[in-house]
Amino acid sequence: MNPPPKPHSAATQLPPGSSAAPPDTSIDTRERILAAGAEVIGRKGFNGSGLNEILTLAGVPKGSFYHYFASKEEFGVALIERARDQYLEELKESLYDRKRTPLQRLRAIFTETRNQCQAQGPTVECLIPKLALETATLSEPVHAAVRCVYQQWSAIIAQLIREAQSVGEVDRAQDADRLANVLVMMWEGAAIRMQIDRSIQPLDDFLAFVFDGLLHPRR
Amino acid sequence: MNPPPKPHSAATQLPPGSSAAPPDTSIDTRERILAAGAEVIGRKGFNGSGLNEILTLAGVPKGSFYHYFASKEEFGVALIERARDQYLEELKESLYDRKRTPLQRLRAIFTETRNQCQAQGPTVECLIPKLALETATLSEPVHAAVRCVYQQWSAIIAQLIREAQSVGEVDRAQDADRLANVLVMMWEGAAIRMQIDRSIQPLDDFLAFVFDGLLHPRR
DNA sequence: GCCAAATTAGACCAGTCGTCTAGTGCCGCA
DNA sequence: TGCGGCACTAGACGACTGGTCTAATTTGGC
Repeated sequence: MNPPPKPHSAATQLPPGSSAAPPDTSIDTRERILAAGAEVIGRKGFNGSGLNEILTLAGVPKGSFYHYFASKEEFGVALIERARDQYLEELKESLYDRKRTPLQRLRAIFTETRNQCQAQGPTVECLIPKLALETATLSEPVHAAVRCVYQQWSAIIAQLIREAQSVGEVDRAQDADRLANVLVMMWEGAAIRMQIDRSIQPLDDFLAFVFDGLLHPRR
Repeated sequence: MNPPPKPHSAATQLPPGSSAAPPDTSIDTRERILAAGAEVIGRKGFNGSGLNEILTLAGVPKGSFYHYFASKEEFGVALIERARDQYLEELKESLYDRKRTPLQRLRAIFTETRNQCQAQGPTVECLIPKLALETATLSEPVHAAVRCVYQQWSAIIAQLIREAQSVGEVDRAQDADRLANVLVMMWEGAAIRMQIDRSIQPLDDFLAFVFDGLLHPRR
């Protein structure tokens, strides 16, 4: 299975992660808007956040916004792509760590995310699930971006599961794609419950259930 | 615009003995606003929906809104409670059906919900998860109502699991409360995925995974 | 016919997204 | 050194909608 089509992203302007920290304004401004947007929209939702608040937080005048983004909707798409890229970047190390077995890697990426949620306190952002639900019937472009992210995410998990199966860590009778979908579903549900209960307990429940029971190497 | 058809309303729960006033128009107006609100907000989200649209759909003048609800926020709380009551009402029959074993009952309530989602088409409402995420950091009263619903829901599932354990349908080594939380999490995740993929496949994946694997009576 | 309660109409202003024009600073080119 | 064009900043402005609230109207019991 091929990775989903990569949409036009900031990569057209500069190679990712090349610059250390130049006080360059142009790229920096766009990024500042995105960072502020992720913060505010992660807290108050897409429709609940006005551009004014986002731009005030970013310290960027309104005129600049529409230089970098055609509309608030397109801004939402950019937000999702940014969140996906950041997340994958964070997990890259664990994902391709050849010193660990596939199942260990699978466990690592969930555990790392859990630890990050804990570090960030009880009001984590969870930007993507939030935008997913809010724009599912509201904005087709944002919805498409969200769907793309989830397919990619499921594919990554499925691949790990297949590797784990090939080394005998996971029962080969399980359908890897369906199992991956179930894991993603469960994880998203846990993330929601974390928001509702304002506790990382659901994430711990997920980890314990999956890695100490469901996929436990010794059966 | 023609007036919206009257929602197929079974007798809504009525505060017992509050007044002898016949519940003709007054309750009906309130209910009409709630029904329209569930429809619109389920589609476009809480912040994405204006009172104007809701009230136009309900055929109720704007001024009346604040006679029945103190604020939009309180309206949100009422919406959640209504959704919960409706849902529990629908499931009541299966929940307490003594002709079925506990595990069969557990399966029935999820299957029924799945069938209803299928009947309602690909854009089901999913009001509660939507409001849950949108208001988690926005409105404390709504958030509290949401949390209450989830706790109740988890407790119901846990009780069913305990009954299933007591008749040997489910492994007694499993902690019923944690298993219940995991099921709820998974179900919510499946509901989200249903919205994203616009398909009930995730619900079917859930059902197959849980009832043909995880909890399958024959091990 | 009258009064109080139930209900409605519509004004209200803060805030929405998006537009627009004027202004700034920086670049290559002469 | 000066010039012209371009990328970007700056923020006022407009058309509109948001939720809220007060004042007016209807309603119904006496």
